[in-house]
Amino acid sequence: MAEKTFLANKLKSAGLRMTPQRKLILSILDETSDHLDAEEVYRRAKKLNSKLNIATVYRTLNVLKEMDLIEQRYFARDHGVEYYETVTKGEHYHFTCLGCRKIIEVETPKIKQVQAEFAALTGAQFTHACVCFEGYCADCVDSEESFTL
Amino acid sequence: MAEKTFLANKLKSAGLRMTPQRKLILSILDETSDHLDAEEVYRRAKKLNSKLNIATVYRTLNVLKEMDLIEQRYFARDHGVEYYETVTKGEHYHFTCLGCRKIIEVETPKIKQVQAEFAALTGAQFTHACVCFEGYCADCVDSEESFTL
DNA sequence: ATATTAATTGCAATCCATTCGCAATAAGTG
DNA sequence: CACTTATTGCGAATGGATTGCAATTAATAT
Repeated sequence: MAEKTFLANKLKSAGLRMTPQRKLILSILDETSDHLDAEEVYRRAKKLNSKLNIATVYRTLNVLKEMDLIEQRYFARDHGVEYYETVTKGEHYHFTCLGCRKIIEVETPKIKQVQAEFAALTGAQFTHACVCFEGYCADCVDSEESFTL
Repeated sequence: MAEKTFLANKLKSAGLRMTPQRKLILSILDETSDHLDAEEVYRRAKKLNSKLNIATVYRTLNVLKEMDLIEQRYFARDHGVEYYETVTKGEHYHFTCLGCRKIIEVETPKIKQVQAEFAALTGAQFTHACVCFEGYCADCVDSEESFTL
């Protein structure tokens, strides 16, 4: 209920309305540790609201993103699809295994350091960094032999 | 001529053929320091070969990418468009100014360090990193007042 | 040089994630 | 409860990138 009120208040102060769809979609992202794309959010949400439309999912994801409740991410080199996760996690980046498609979270302060150094050097101000790594996880390095070196 | 032979040889050893289109498209990327998307490569190439088709540009960019002659990049948070640059430059990343759309190149060893540390820690093997920064350059920070903090 | 054959091109159609227009619906105010 | 306007559902549209296919052309063998 605290959370519901939080979302409702955030929406209200932006002149937006609380709707079952918005509540549902945020709760799905809040309660998973998976990394979901819009299609998967839609799939999961539709189980609980069969009338839900994919356009609403996209619109809601954009609203939640603008309100800084979720983060949009890209995984892997092919950026054809956007993924979403809640902002409650700390700073982290993603490594996608090309073998098993597993996503491993990478924690490091170095990205922020790069930003700080570059900002100090040039006077620029950072608003966002997109970082994603690609390769083969230990398991797949062991089992697979052929990939680009 | 040395370069032409280099491309021809690379193509040949992959079972591919040297064509005027491929030579043209690589030369455009080789001779510019701009960051071009497929559309812009097409625009520039079409001036020299008016029959050229955009599909050929996309196919050629993919060929050149697979042969590690060019790198595909994304700039800024909105990854709707892919950009290309030759691999002849050293390791660097990109900062996109949301004010003036200028792209500033960022040189730092820290990204490679993150990869090395994570590889040592987990046994994973990296094949690619996608890193792009977004914000406001010094000029735009000075002149603009309103942006997300 | 010429013939051969498989890669490549140009063109149009297609894909697919995401967005948009719009009429119907529903949230929040008074 | 009524009213206003944000929001939804639906289908159509968008736009960058890809693909199928017949015509063309590069590279090889003759």
